[in-house]
Amino acid sequence: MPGIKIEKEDIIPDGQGEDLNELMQVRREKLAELRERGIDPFGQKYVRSNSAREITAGFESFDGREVTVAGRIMAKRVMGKASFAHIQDGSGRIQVYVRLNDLGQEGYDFFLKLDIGDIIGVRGTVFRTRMGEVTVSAAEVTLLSKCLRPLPEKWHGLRDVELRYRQRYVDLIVNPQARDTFVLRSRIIHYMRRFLDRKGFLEVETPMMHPIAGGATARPFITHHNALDMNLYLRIAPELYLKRLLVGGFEKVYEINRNFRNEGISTKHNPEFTMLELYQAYADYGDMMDLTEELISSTAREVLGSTSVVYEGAEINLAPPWKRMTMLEAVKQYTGLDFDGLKEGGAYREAKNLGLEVQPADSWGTILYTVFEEKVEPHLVQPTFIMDFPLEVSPLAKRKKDQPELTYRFELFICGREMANAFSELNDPLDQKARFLKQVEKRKSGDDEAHMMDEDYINALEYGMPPAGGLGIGIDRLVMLLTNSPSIRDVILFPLMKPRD
RNA sequence: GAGCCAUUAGCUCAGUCGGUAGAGCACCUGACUUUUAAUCAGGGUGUCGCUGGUUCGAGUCCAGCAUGGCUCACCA
Repeated sequence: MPGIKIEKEDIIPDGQGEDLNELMQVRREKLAELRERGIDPFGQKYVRSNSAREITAGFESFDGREVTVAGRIMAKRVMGKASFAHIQDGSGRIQVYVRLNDLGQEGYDFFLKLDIGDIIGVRGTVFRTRMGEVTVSAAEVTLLSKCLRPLPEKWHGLRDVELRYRQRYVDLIVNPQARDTFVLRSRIIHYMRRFLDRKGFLEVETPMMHPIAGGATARPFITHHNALDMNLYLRIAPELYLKRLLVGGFEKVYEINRNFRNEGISTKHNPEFTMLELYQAYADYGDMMDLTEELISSTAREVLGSTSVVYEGAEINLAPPWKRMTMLEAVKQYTGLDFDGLKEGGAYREAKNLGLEVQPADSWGTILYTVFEEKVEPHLVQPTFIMDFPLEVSPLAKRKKDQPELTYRFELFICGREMANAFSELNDPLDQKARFLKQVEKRKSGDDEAHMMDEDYINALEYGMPPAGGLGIGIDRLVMLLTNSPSIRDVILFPLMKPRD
């Protein structure tokens, strides 16, 4: 770190002044002993000829050849004057064989002092043991980084979920499954980018700090800019900025980035989460359905090799085409209620009969949405598009031509969970302004999740935004589905945790 | 925000009716030159989450607090 001078007395080589358990104390003593013998316990660059996986997978071409490998000691088996160890690198594990005869007394003693968890470099010859395991017979062992803390148990790994989240680095060392999940997450996002790039979408970055929090129904985080002495909101959605880009003439844009919502934490909610949002000019929500189907099914095929996934015991078939039904049809199918013929009072009575908490003042659309959420959503296990959401809950979506109380909006449900949200974008600035005003009314009456007025966004629409389809996909939830992870915290490397103490 | 559950050695976990704190891995000492959850012999390393209370005596019973998990609420 520049600007920070390290004084000699800042270095505590033997754990003085620290409350160390016996295991850590022993390792500090070994550290001090190494330094006394002139060995740097935290070494320099080490040139590796190969990864563990390259050698184990391609043994035939490595047999008898000298290689250099590096990794963390995960197991150590000492049998007197010869020893075995397993080291783990980014590709996997490989066994190392160490003999007194090869290393000499000093070198072999040095190896015996190494601990599980230490990171070492090994130069040696590849061979196969009597038991058939591809192994590097060491000619030289170099300590690259001393491990001062004992690793969790080799057989069970780290099970305590709290520790797994708080100390993800340990989780990643000892639980291969955790590692696999995050590799898969990376490949999923990488593939989605390639998919969209190939279709001519332009990846863009829009602000994370907003003077007005817009584009979603949610409570924002508030932060402060000192020099400008102004409060800013962390973004709850990039939507309004991305649509400004459509006004500006970009025709296909997307952003994969974080949103921040100041709400409860659960297995399905982290305060910061990753969304894909994309917008396509001259398209509509029908195009977005086709795109969603193609994107998610091809992602599964690409990273899992199959469009069939098992999530929490349920087999989910992601092969297109997916079921498409309107919200009115879905409510009718699962409750027998035909909202199409109901007025506000009738809708209220029927919802009450279903045992739902609704208010007499609630509008027809709000009640329809409530009935859908409560009575239909949990049944939507296989991928299902639910189309035509009520106007009141869709302030940024275009009205349906023939049913102005509904919008050209759909959500995708898988395993009873919302996976995607899309609509034909509202591009009428006057209608948009009226909808914002309605939201502002709701805000005034105490709904702090209602949208704020964004005058500049109206200004942009007044220049003319092409008709467009827009789509949002919750990446964390998609990764949960594709990795069979029960909690969103299993797919976020460092989920938010309360500090201890 | 509410309810239920959990918290014991570095890790994974037992702990009976309230009566001196246990195991496996890891670690330490010794034996062992192709082992692989290496094996064999010996060694227990602890603020039983924290703070109080009940009791002759609390890991165990009670209350409060902290952190986490699950369910619900809010939400995506």
